[in-house]
Amino acid sequence: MKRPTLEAVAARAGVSRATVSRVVNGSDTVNPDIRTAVLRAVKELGYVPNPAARSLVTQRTGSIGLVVSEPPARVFSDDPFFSQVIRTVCLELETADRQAVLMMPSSPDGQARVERYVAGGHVDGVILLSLHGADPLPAALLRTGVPVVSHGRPVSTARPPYCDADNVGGARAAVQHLLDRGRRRIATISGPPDMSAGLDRLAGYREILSGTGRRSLAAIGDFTRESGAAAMAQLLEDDPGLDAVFAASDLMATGALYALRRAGRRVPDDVAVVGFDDIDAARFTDPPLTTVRQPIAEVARTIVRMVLDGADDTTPVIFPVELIVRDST
Amino acid sequence: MKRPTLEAVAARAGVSRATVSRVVNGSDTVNPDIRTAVLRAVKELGYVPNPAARSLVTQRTGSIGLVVSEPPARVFSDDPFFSQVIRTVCLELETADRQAVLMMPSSPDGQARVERYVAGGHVDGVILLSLHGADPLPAALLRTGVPVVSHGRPVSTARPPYCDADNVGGARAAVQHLLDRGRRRIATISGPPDMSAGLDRLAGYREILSGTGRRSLAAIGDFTRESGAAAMAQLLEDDPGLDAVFAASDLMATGALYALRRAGRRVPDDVAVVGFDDIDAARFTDPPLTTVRQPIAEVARTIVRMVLDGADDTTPVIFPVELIVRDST
DNA sequence: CGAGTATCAGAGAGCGCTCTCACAGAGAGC
DNA sequence: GCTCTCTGTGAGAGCGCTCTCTGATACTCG
Repeated sequence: MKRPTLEAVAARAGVSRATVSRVVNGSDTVNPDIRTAVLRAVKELGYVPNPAARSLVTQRTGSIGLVVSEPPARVFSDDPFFSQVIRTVCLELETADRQAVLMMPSSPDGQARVERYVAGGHVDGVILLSLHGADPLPAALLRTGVPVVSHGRPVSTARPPYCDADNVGGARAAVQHLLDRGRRRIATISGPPDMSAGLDRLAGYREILSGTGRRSLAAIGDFTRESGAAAMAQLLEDDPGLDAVFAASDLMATGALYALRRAGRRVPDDVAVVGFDDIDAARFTDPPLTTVRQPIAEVARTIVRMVLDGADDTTPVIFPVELIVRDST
Repeated sequence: MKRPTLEAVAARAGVSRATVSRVVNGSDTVNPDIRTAVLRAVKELGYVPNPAARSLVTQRTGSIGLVVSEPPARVFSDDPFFSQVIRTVCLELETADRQAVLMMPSSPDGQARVERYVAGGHVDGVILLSLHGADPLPAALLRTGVPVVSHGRPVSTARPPYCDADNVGGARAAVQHLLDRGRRRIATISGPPDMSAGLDRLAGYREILSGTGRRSLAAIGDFTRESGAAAMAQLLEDDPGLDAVFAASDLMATGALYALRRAGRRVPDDVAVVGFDDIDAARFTDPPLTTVRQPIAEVARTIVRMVLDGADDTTPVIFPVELIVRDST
């Protein structure tokens, strides 16, 4: 009733353990006849290698850690952007015959767990998602010597290699588009100031506006829909005459649309709205949302490749983004 | 430069390997003085147990597989419902000091991988999400002898234990609510007919309607926003006089809202809409969505408990749901 | 025809841990 | 004072696998 071992397969095929190991691991220095005999024995016994025994000697596990660092208060992880990244990373890892171990440390205690877990050699590499500035985790993980790659430019002092979309360029394109549409008073709902996606998109916004000599008007959000709605309300209070807003994420943009509706403003007639990400929902809002599309899948795939390659090439990879014009502008 | 082993810690603390092992694993039959000495050695050397070696002998891994069975065509996994389940499962597992291994087999090949992975003893248990009727995976996994629990009633012939929300009751409540509001011609957008959440919510709808002698009018969706929009368009064509619709998921309901808007129908004046799930976005639609709230977190937590308990109690656990009335009805 | 050279299978030493079992020493009971 | 528990430690045997190294066989070439 026990699971068959290499030994059992070897006995059945009439060869040694070493040969079975060779066949199972696809070595090409095995006589074809012996190989087929071994494969038959494997099939007959339903042999599956014991991963623990294997990784005990190979020092590798075939798993990659996917760490989503999000404070407990934030429900940011409901952002479809996240699901898409996680899904793509997962699929890409499966292509490479690896598994994703999902970790969502939501407390210092959880972070310590992740650190121990990685230091313990549970995973061959780590992908960091949604890094925040003060997060001590990247530094700790880099110290373990395990390959670490960040999704998005890290803001912390520890700088793992990363891959990101062109956040600054995307924000520039969004704001320029609003200017081209003749908007004069353009506000922004920025992301959290401890995340590069927040900072960079704000920087792009400021850059374009300052080029035209206009004042900037910003309210800070945290990428959630709720914060988008609150920020929009705040902006309307600060400057009732605004006629456009650039939200640093689609989720916040949908919150802004909600707040504008409640305030009785028409979109785009009174206020034009641009988002960022191009999540699925952006096509179904009222009105459909103009937004900056980032190549989520490509970034995710690149990150997987980077971490599987050992994360030794530390030059960042930045993907271009694309403005998708719909009816909200 | 190598990682310290138990042996090294033992040498440093001046005790045997066995004693260190006892301390590390929290045995209470160790002399307090020796224990502190060992703990100091552990800290000084930065010792972290090797999980492979440990699970080689204990036959357990500390990981639970989270299998999301979704055909590649469907983007269902963008449903915030999913993210929430995955997040809660993950957090709950971390509480129990376990890790979640995320698997999204999107092809027969991927399913075979999952099967091998589980059979190989990589995980101590499996949680199945989003099971479809014809899926051969549950049966295969049950055969491995590893504890398997399904999130949602399984429709396949293989019947792992499961935990679910009261889908039938929720649908009943939704439709009854529409009747109470004086609606006469109530349609439904159902979920896929190979999933229990689809079937059961449709059953609840039919049950209430047939109780009043009314005809049912259903269009089939697949829980995506796109399918909700398409189904709504279809329903309007089939019966332009309908004055209410019950969508089997909030995501489909938002699609329906979009389709109704495009068709020039006002919600709730012309057509009332009820969803299912109570995702975050439901509060921010135009108008905010009446929906059936299911206790996503409780179900997720229960499932984790079930699988950690060995999935030996096969009686299903069903949680009650709650109708949340907003402005769409 | 014998020495040299590939080619490929087997033997065996671990990888780092847990866990059973033996055993030493302290205290209890007569 | 002696045996009898009881408590707590150490010794050592694996867990199932990989991988190096040895050795056997077949082949090439002078």
